[in-house]
Amino acid sequence: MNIIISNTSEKPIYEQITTQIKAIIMKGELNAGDALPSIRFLAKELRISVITTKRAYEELERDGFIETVPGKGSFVASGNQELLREEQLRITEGHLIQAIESARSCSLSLAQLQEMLAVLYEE
Amino acid sequence: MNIIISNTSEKPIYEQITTQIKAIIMKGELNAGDALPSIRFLAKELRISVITTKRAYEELERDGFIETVPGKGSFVASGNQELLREEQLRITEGHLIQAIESARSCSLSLAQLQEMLAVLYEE
DNA sequence: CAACTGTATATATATGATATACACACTATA
DNA sequence: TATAGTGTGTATATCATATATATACAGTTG
Repeated sequence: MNIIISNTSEKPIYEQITTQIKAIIMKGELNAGDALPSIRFLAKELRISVITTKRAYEELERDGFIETVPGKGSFVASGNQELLREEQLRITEGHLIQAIESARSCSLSLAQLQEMLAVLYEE
Repeated sequence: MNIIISNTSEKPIYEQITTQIKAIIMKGELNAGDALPSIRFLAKELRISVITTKRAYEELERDGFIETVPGKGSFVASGNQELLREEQLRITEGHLIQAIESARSCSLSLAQLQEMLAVLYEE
């Protein structure tokens, strides 16, 4: 688990954690049944409060991506890679839509947008 | 001035206002020296507090897009269309970068991203 | 003065993050 | 086998910040 917290990010810490854990599960680095780091361990490592890591895990559990047992720990739930991928596709679409709306404000054509996308993708 | 407030939006009201006013200036619907609606008028029209419209105008003034005179009103500053366009380009870039990061998480190729972009652009 | 303009103060609500004290589960060892 | 120790997650009370507000104040103009 190599989670990185950015304090300059506009996104809340707990959301940065859930996003990165979802990505790790999606990549197959963690499989169904695998243990996640304990909320205390993760909190110490990231130098944040236990309550913040707990909140991240709560959201992951609420959405069915992990299961957590008091006194034991938290574990990856089964059969969610497809769900995660679909969610990620929707998120990607959302960003593209925002880019398109923003592009329309300054009269960028589809071709110009495509060009920007290609350039940025290489970096 | 045809400003629309969405209560379901995650963006704060004052930001929705600044964004839309910037778009209006960029499109040339308002030119340097033109008067903006008074914060009171706009507040009544949008059924929100004067303080919220004031905050929006404060930000626009801080960034040099409008000038406001107590007792008189607020007016479009001069020579900002280029600045606004550059800002908008940066914002568009930001959204594209987010889309790319999100796409990488679920292993989408550049071609697949381009395809999504094209489809979404037509809608 | 009247009717318009923007301004300042004090306040309510929601969200993100925290410290600290609590309760449950395993396990080593007396 | 009992139990202390160290691991796990949980609950309460609290703080800081951001968004939005009502209401009272002050300047400008005809």
